Amino acid sequence: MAVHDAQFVHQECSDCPIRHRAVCARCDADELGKLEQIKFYRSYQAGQPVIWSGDRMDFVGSVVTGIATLTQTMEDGRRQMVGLLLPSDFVGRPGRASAAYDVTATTDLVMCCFRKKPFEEMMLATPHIGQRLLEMTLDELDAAREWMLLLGRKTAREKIASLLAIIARRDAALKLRSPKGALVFDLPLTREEMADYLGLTLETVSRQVSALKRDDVISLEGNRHVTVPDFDRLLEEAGDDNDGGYLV
Amino acid sequence: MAVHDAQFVHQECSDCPIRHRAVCARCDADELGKLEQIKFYRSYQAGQPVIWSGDRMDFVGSVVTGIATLTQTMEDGRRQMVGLLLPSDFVGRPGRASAAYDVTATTDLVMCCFRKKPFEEMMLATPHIGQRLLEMTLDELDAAREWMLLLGRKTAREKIASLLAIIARRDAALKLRSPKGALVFDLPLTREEMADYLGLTLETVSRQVSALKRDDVISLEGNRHVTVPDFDRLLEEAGDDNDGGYLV
DNA sequence: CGTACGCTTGAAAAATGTCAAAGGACGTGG
DNA sequence: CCACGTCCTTTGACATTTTTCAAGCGTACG
Repeated sequence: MAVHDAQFVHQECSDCPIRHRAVCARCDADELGKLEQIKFYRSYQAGQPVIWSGDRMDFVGSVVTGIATLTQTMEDGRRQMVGLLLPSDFVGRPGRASAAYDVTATTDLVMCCFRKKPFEEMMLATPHIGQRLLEMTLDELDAAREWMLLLGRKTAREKIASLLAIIARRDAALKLRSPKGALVFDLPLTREEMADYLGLTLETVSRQVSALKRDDVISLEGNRHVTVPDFDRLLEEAGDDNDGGYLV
Repeated sequence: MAVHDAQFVHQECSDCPIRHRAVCARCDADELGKLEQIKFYRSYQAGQPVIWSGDRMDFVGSVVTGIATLTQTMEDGRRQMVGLLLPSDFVGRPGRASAAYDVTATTDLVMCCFRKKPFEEMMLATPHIGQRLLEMTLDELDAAREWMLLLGRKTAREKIASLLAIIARRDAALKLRSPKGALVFDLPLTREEMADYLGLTLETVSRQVSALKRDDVISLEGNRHVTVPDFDRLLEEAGDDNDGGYLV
């Protein structure tokens, strides 16, 4: 299978699906033109690594399509996912030489990349980029803190429900609907990846998914295809007080 | 006791103890002068709230001296600390009307504040501020992700050792020493606050502190004064592979 | 057809939480 | 200076949750 996805090899920024959410969102036509000159696309197959923690990182970029994960691993192999990267999310840190986390494509993935040096120079010359990146980073920080509450204080059942709610919400946003009433979506993660995200074992994830199914909070067709008959019920199970939460 | 600490009511920026680490770190003399015109100091006694989640927030600012915490609370009272704010750390989010977390002074606290509106205007006019804030926010995001690993995957004992290591490291940095060999410091948190930070109960915290004491990883004088005879041993107990970690 | 992979389920073990009691430090007022 | 009360902490016994280890199921794919 080709590493390059022809559809994106010469994408125009103006037609880009993440034009208004990514790090370039605030750029005007002129600024976009400059970005266009230094950008390039990379594609990864599902399961492939994008970068390993500690590796030199000479590019930064945005997820255009697909999903990637950010994970940390301890010496003895314990793993914790610390980020789920969706279209428009930014990868890499300007000013840092090497990657701090493992980045892996969990679905087929297309990234819009910039070599780090030119991008950093453009950041200094183009405040709109830094402003947008700040905004996105603050959003990610909020999401990380929301996740800290989940990891530190929620029960296994609440964790599963929370993850399903986040995925459902994002999926609804992608379809430009508000998450109300009945929802149907596909899980982008295996049970093991869910476990790594939630700080659980895959067995506990499996058991709690079964329990939510038994209690009619969700129903499943196959292992990935989820139906949520009542989104509010799911939110109750998640233990979230504010339903207008942050996206990941 | 007076709410205002006279020492800081009319501090010159050039003499400020956090001048080179706070959000103003990159500002030149001219920019600093403008900031100086819109700043004001606020003091809080230990235990006082700085702001409640959901409250309107009409200022942002930096911790000058003392320690504050950021916490989230669930409807049923479960609490998770999501940030420990040390001198130079920034509080508040430009562009957001209300606070997302409870902020509490755990020690006597002095903050250097700016009304939100003028600060936001200055951010647009003064790239150095936004640049520094981006850098600080990226650091916080890294710290949050490090904490996600702790919350999701570490044992109670490792959690305690990690927290002690972080505090020891910060304390050493404050005294301009590198954390090596034997260290002595004071815990700025109660057992309950430690529990809220670590996603544990206060009883488990107490038991694990006792266990580390029994195993000579630390020794205590009173409940707060800690001696670490061997910092590397503490790091082993923390399960950290990389000892050159991030500060909180 | 068989193998591999992801998933589910059960039983037992381990870690952590809950409830309860009591010890110790510290500040206040007598 | 002492007595008292409050708050923080420790410890024990027991309950609960989650993990660990093990076995088996189902589907996709060679």
